[in-house]
Amino acid sequence: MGSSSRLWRAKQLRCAVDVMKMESPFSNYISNLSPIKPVNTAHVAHGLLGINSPPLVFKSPHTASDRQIYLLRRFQYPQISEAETSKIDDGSKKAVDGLEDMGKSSTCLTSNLIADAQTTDNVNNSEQDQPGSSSGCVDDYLSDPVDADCADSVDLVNPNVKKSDDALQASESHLTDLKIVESDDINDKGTKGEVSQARPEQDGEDPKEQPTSETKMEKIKEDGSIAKQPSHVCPNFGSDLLVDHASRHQCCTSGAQVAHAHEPIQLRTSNGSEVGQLQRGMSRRCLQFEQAQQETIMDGTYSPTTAINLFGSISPASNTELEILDSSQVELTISPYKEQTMTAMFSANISGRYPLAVSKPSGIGLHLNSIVNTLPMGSSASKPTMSHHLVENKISCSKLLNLVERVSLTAGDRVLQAKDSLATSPTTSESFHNMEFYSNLQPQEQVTPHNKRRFSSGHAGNFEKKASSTVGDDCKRCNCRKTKCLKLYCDCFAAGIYCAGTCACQGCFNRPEYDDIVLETRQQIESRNPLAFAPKIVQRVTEFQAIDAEDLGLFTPSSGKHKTGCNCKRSMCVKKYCECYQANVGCSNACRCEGCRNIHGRKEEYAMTQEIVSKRANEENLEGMAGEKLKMVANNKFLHAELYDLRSLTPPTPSFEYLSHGKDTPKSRLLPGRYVLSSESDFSMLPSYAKSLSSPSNSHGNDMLPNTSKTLEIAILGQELDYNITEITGEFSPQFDGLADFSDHTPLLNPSSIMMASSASSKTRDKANVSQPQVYPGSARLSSGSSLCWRSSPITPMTRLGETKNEAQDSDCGLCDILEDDTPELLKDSSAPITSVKSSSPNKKRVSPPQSHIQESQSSSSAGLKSGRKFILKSVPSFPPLTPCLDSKDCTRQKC
DNA sequence: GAGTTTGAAACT
DNA sequence: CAGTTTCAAACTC
Repeated sequence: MGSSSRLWRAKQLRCAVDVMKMESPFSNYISNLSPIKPVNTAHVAHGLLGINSPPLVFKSPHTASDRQIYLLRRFQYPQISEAETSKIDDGSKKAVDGLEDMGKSSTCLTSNLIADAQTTDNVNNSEQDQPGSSSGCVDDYLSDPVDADCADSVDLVNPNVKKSDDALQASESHLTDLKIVESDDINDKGTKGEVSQARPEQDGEDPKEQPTSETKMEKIKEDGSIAKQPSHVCPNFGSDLLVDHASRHQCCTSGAQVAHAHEPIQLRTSNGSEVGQLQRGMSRRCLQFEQAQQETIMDGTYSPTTAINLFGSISPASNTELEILDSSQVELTISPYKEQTMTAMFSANISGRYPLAVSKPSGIGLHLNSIVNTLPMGSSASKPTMSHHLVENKISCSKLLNLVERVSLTAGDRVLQAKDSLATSPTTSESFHNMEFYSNLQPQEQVTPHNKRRFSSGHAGNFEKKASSTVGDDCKRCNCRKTKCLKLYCDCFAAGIYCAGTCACQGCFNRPEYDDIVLETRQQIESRNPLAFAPKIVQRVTEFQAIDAEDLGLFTPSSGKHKTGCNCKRSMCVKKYCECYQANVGCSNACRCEGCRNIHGRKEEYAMTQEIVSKRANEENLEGMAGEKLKMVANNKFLHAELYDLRSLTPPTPSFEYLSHGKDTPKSRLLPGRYVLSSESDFSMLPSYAKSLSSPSNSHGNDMLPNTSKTLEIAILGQELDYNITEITGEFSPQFDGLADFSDHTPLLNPSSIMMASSASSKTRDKANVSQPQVYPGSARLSSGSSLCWRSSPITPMTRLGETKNEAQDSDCGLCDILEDDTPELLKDSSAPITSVKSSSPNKKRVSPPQSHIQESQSSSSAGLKSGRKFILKSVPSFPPLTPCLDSKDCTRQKC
């Protein structure tokens, strides 16, 4: 933020520019691309802005391998591109509305970027010239970049350049991969009919789309022959994988920009050719995304710098910069779509700070709202991963998305992001792990049958369906007949995913061609119920556990909870009709079910557990600590209640969350006692979520467990956590300064991230499977929660967050299920470093909330943060560790 | 695969 | 906010 940071950025930019100039390939490409650049820049700018494209949220899983990837990538990009596009397109994009706030922060960037882009347009290599201006813009966003190598820094010069650079890096490292992907995409697109098929129908069906697309096209044209360029470029991309990365990026970016509207536009332009163009666009996007993903992935392996670059290059060195970024990110987070960007941004930031953290933008955001919470049983857990994987595998992201969505609406995107994040997650190794993990999960997902709906909406469930359906590509998704897939009845829509060819829906409007409609509808739904797309499942952690976990390193099991509860009357909560059951979470007080027999936890049990916990907390408090701490502890109930509220509050949707932040903050702050708890809660939240309920049989035990003191339900929302953290830091420990920073970053943290973490866990016991990275739409939010998540262990998104060390293991399965995916990326990023730190709990229990991660990360070592936590913990009476957690943890570990 | 059941989503 | 209707998934046969 400070001038120094800017100066530094400027220097870096200059260096980068110089490098660019020096580097013939890049410069050449750039110069070649120059025409395109403008567009790209614009897109890039958007992406950088983080504003992102709302549309991203919906991606058709079906589009499947191609599209999914594309979409996923797109999400990442979209964040940027969308922002630009939104600006460019104006109101065309809904995201803008949500993003308005974000837009403020991003605006500067965008404007700057745009300016840069323009300049670039004028001057092919003008990038160099622009450095100054760009630097200015970039600085805002890209403070980070500094860290990046000079070459990387070049990216900073132009957002476009950055992207390109990232792409370059990624491509360099993974050129082959990219090529392959591109080729695949192309082939798929070319051969595939899903998109084309759907389109024709859609075209006929929806008049709206055309107009919108047309408008978009016009807008684009106005901007400058962008449309043309993209097409040119794209083709090149498609055919020429070898094309410079930069060019690719640009193309991609341009394509991505267009993407929102683009695809539709192209289609409209000319059916046959349009489709191809769209496909190209998709491919482009895919490429971009892929690149991004690769980059993200690579980031870990290759260099943090790339990640940094992607994000706008966050320099670890400059905290101030990071902060800025965070703020920007926060803004970005507002829009669900932006989540991806946000996550990316965040991750970047984190990565910047922490070498380990991978920047990656997660493409998939887990909107999820849906995220998956759960993952339940078996399959569900894997969903999140699926999203990523799915994309690749064709498995529909829907489930993941759904889960994510519910968590964060833009699940689709988020999911993708989550994947990305997962992939990228903290360390390269992690990223790889994630990759593997995903790959592993994919199969699982495929295996997983369907849990569809409920969950999906809820999170995992949807994914499961999709995934299951997709299995093999066959993911069945929705079968909507009357709703046109524009209502929450539609799992795909609910998950923020586009319907794919696998869907049996009739008159489907939930397709890329109808982005406008989809977004509009989405907005309408959200206007009625902001949390409509939020993840339905929230983690709940036992205070006791949390506390212990921190102190002891133990982990308490956390459980997922259905935010609104079920209303089962005949299914006894033992069938998938029950969303709780479907999500592999136990019923809670929020449920109005009759004759509950939920194997994951009965409603009655839940209540009892809470009581017990609260009692214990009180007792311990009395015994142990005095003064405020005691009070705080005593307030465990408070905490619970609050947390609960928070949870409820936490919106899945990014935008939502973001909004909620403001709302939440007060609440979180409300609890003084919370702080202590909150800190714990934060930790616990992430981890706990994962599991508590997750284990079916155990879940009960977990909740009920003697250990379980209180089950704090943690809202997935990272915000809450963040706030809590911040407060804590402020009050309790100076050490928390880091936390404070973190808190600043917190916005990044997403509940989703938490979700992610949690998701991982459940399976072991349950059937679940495991690791499902849940992607939540919210992930994009990057709220503190996400940050936490980052810290969390990479393995499972969910676990990562909370688990990182102990947590991951502990709650994992359950948590994983519950958790959302999106955040995972971010979390991963952040978490990676942290995670290493966190592995504190021997038992695996842990749960340290994200905070710990944060602390660690900040302090680089756990010391600072830990101390902070310890502080809190001390204040709070330590509760006996919950054994159940251990089991779960173990399970999770194994699974993980 | 058709029909029924179920509970969430949507509507009033 | 409560009650009713609509909807699509889950389930059964």
